[in-house]
Amino acid sequence: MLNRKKIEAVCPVKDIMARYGDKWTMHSILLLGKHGTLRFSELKSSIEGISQRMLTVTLRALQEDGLVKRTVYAERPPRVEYALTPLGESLLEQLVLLSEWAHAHLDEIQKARKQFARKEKQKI
Amino acid sequence: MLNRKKIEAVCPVKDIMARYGDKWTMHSILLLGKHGTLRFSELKSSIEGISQRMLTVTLRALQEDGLVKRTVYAERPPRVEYALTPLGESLLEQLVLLSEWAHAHLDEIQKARKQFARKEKQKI
DNA sequence: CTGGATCCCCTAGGATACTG
DNA sequence: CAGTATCCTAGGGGATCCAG
Repeated sequence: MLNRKKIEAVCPVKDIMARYGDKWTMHSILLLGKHGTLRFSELKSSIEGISQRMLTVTLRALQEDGLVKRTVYAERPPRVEYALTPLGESLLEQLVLLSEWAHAHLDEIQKARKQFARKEKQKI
Repeated sequence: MLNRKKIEAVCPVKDIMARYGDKWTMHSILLLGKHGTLRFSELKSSIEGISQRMLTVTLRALQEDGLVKRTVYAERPPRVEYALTPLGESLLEQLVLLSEWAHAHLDEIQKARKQFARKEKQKI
């Protein structure tokens, strides 16, 4: 059993998950972590299915929280680059851990799903 | 800089976050982790604002993935108890880590938000 | 190229009423 | 008590057009 005291103070996770657990934020952080620096258009084409608007919204939120740094170059046509800040990288590390958990237990989860499906079928 | 190779294989996080990062799943896992075993009605009253329907849906998804165990007692009135499985507890451990990250960087994030707000104000 | 502004649809999820 | 079934609304997010 896990240390109970630690769980007491766990409430901020909810905020974190609510803030970064949406449809696109993950993709963005992971991509930026992987490539270091990316332009708006590079992100847009890398994140399959994202709309212009949502990429803007997502990046703005990350920038607002200080997880992503936005750099504008005064050129024609304009160039804007995004990169993780140290703070963003530290979150990325946690996400990698979470990802390792996912990898380690993916099979187990899928097996559970199949078994659950079988049980449901029996009932009917 | 973070180890790039690890990030390559990070995709499952997106699924995990998409699956467990919704409005109520966190609350449920954390509560079950904290109390060990809870009845449906206990969960409902503990998770402020959750509707009957969403608690059912949430618990069913967790049960389906093998993160939560559902036990029905043949009594009148009926009693149903929920508890984390070992798999569920292992996810909880990751969430606790994530929570510790949140705690550690909450101030930093809020400071970044305020600074961002000031900059926006200047523009206008 | 990078985004801001608008319109609009779709679905997550709340409220309510009903069963075992 | 522990759900299921229906109905219905708010807002997330897509499509499109415009601007610097």
